[in-house]
This record gives sequence, C-alpha cells and structure tokens, in this order.
Amino acid sequence: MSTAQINSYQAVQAEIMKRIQDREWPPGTLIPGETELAETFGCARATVNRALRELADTGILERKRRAGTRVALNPVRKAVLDIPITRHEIESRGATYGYSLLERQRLAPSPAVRARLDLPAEADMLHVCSLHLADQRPFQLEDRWINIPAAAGILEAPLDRLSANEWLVQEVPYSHGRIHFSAANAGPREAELLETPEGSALFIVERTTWLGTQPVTFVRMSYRGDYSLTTEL
Amino acid sequence: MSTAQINSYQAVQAEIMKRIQDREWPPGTLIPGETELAETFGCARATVNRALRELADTGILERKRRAGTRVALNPVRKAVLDIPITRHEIESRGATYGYSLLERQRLAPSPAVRARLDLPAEADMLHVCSLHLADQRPFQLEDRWINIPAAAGILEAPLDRLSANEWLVQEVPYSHGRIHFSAANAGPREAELLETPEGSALFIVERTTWLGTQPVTFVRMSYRGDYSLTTEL
DNA sequence: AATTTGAATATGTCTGCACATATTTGTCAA
DNA sequence: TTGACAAATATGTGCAGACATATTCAAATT
Repeated sequence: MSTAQINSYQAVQAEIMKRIQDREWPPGTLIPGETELAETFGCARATVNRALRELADTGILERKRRAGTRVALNPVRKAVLDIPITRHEIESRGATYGYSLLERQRLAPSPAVRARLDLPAEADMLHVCSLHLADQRPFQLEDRWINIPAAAGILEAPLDRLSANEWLVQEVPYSHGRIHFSAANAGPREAELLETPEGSALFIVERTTWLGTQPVTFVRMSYRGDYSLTTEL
Repeated sequence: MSTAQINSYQAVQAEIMKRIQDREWPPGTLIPGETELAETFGCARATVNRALRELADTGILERKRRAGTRVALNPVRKAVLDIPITRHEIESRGATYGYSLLERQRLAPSPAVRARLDLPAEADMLHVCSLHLADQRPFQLEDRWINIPAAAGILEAPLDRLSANEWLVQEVPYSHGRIHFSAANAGPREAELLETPEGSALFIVERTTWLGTQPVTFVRMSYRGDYSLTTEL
C-alpha cells in the first residue's frame, strides 16, 4: 500500500493521528524516523519534523534524540487554556459588562500575600477589591494586591472606571506567572457580594505574575458556583 | 546601536520579549516584518518566523497576513495545562497511590449524560464509580460513563484492579475532547466518600472525549476542597 | 459616491541541504 | 565484570530560496 502524496504538515499530522486511532500504531509503538516518513509521504523532512514536533507538544507523541519517536504510553495530554481579560470573557458570552470598585487602599501586604510574592513586610502595595458584573449580576469578585514599585503609574490609574486587570495588562508587562485553580466555600462577604448563599461553592482562580524576579501582582478571583471554565483538547 | 548576532529562535524570542518588557514595543505596536528582523538579527527569516509564530501561539503577539505582527493589545494569554492520569498525578506528589472500585454497572445513560454525549436513550453504557487515594486518604472521586460500542473490550477490563482512566488511555484512542472546570458543594455521598464535611466546596473536573463523531466517555472527577490545579504562564 | 478589480506585501509553508546535539550501542581496556 | 571511550544515529535547529495565500490599499469602473 502506498500513501498518496502528503505535502503539508497538517496532512502529515492527520495521517499520523489516523494511524494511532486505527491502532496501527498503538501506545508505546516506536514509529519510523523522520527521514523514512518523509520518504513514504513524499515530502521534506522539515515538514515531517514540524508535524511530529507539534504532536509531541500536545503530549500525543514522545520524542528523544537518537531513541526516536513513540506513541505516548501514558499520554499527559496538554490542554491550552485561554486566559482572557474578565471584561472580554463577559462580553464574549453576549452579556453587558459592568464594573464596580469596592476598595482601593495603599497598605502593607497581608502575611499570606507576602509569602506568595516573597516580599518584605514593609513592601509598598496597593490593595484593590472590585466586582465584575455580567448583565448587572455579580460575575467575579477580584481581590488584588499590586506591588507599587513594579507598576509605575498605578497610583494615578483611574481604577474607579477601569479594572486593575485591564490597566495592568496594557501598562505593565510581565515575564511569567503562575495560576492556581481551586474551590472554596463562600464566606459572608463573598456571599453577599456575589449574591450567592453563604457557604456555597465558589470557583477560585489565583494568579501571580512577575517581571523577571520582581513580583508584579497577586490576584484572587472568585466566581459563583455556576461558573465553569472550558477548554478543548 | 547594533544588535549582536542572534541566531537561534530562542534568542530571537528572548530579544522580542525584552523589547516588549522594556516597553520599547508597548502593546499595540506594529513590529518590523520578518525580513527586516532577520536582517537586523543576522539570521534567516525562517528562524524569525518560528520565534514569532510561537510567541503568537502563547498570545503575546498577534499576526495577520499582509497586516504584519503587533504586540497584543489585550493579550489572551494561553496557559498550557497538563492532564495526567490520576495515578501519575498522585505519585508525582510523592504519595502512594490507592484505588478502589465502588460501582460497575451496565445501564442506560442518565438524561444529563445523554445530553452531554448526544446519545440515544437506549445507548449501551457502562457506569463506573471509583475512588482514588493518596497515602490512604481520599483524593478524587471518579464517576464515569463509557460508551460500550466505542470502547471494545471494556466489559472484560479488570476494573477492580485498574482504573477505567488508565485502561481507556491505553486501549481506546480519542480524537478530541472537552474539559470543564467548576466548583460544587459536596452532597452526602460525595462528602462521605471524600471524607469531607457535607456542603464543603469540591473542585470538579468534567471531561468528555470523542473518537471522530462517536462519544467515548464522560467523567466527572470530584476533588476535595484542598486540591488545587496549577499551571505556569 | 460606491463598488469592483488588481497589484503590492507580510505572513505561511515547503524544499533540500547542512551541521549541532543528545543518547544509545558497541568496543576496548582495566 | 565493569567502566571508559568512541562511533552511530535520530532528533533539533539553521539557512537560503521559492511559491502560496490572505489582506490591504489604491486605481479603475460603474
């Protein structure tokens, strides 16, 4: 059986996936080398390389130099999660966005925040709490700490009109960050603000970002229990 | 100022990131074309292309043919989430893995499951409930529905020893899937099994997978409230 | 003024080649 | 048997050149 001319990396990917799904190459199989595949598909090795590299990125294949490429035995599939600005998330659901600033205070970090950001007790920070609304209903409660020296201009930002989320994204770059997803029971304050019964389950997203070694911001975003984050894989 | 010879795509990425972080290229900036960058960096266009393409994949840049490449104004950053097998997740935390099968029953799908998988009421499914333990303590409650025609051999699988999770990953390929993350309050049964108070917040992951148009499985995984999912960006 | 058409252009991708690098495997010596 | 070292090899990456394709912009037409 000879394979028809396959000359795009997507076509190569599709063919590889087909062979895996048909169990022609079951998990653990060592598949032919790039050179050989390029020959059988009638395309350049670079094309095969890109196809295989991307499949390896998603966790479907495992590649090692000299050892070759094999179908992942215990695939650690990688899902790509979009992290949009809250306003965009709300608008993309077809709802009208609302925002209200609840608190804005310059103060020293709480111990929990200090530990997360690895900052001294006397750090100069801005604590901002705000509520994001979708169609006038509470959608997300945002509790944010901003490292003032790392976010020049934040003290002048019009946080009563624009969420810190949006201001930071446009004004303060970051090099890397970490996100934690978890669940928690609503406390009295959260319950009231999110208009949900006290004790009801909230979906929690905590994000910390740095610019180099300098922490920029830590934010805890609480969503009502009916929220759900979705991704494809 | 002339840039030193930059001749690896990672070096190009680093240089681009540096210029963005230094606000030399603030959000919204239209950056030079690939040809020009290749010239200034003293490398091939293909190298610049790969660097820019990957940065666009993570949401830092936005590219459009003919229009050029610009620094994302409202970056929808993309975080890559690892989806490991539960056993591996537990073991990678340094805990010993335990597993117990709670229920295994061949029956027609519940309405909720039927709606999710778009299956007829008389579909032939296997319902499996099991508990994953970390160091003898409940870690995850797995409630799974398997579409028997799509998972040949599942009826013979030794689900008392091996979790359906692991068996499926090795035996039944899938082409795509969807994951939902949310939070929910523990019901009486969940609370008892997870050894957590009734009503406490649980972290919920629901995953559906297909092979082509045929649904393969739907799982609802409940984690105790102290669980947290982490990703870097 | 509005619409269609067409040229210009930046990215998208493929090719064929070369060399780099990690890792395995085999060989030889202690 | 064990350990050190060298060759073999599959992937990783770079380069120059070419053509494909989407999109913009401007000119020509209605």
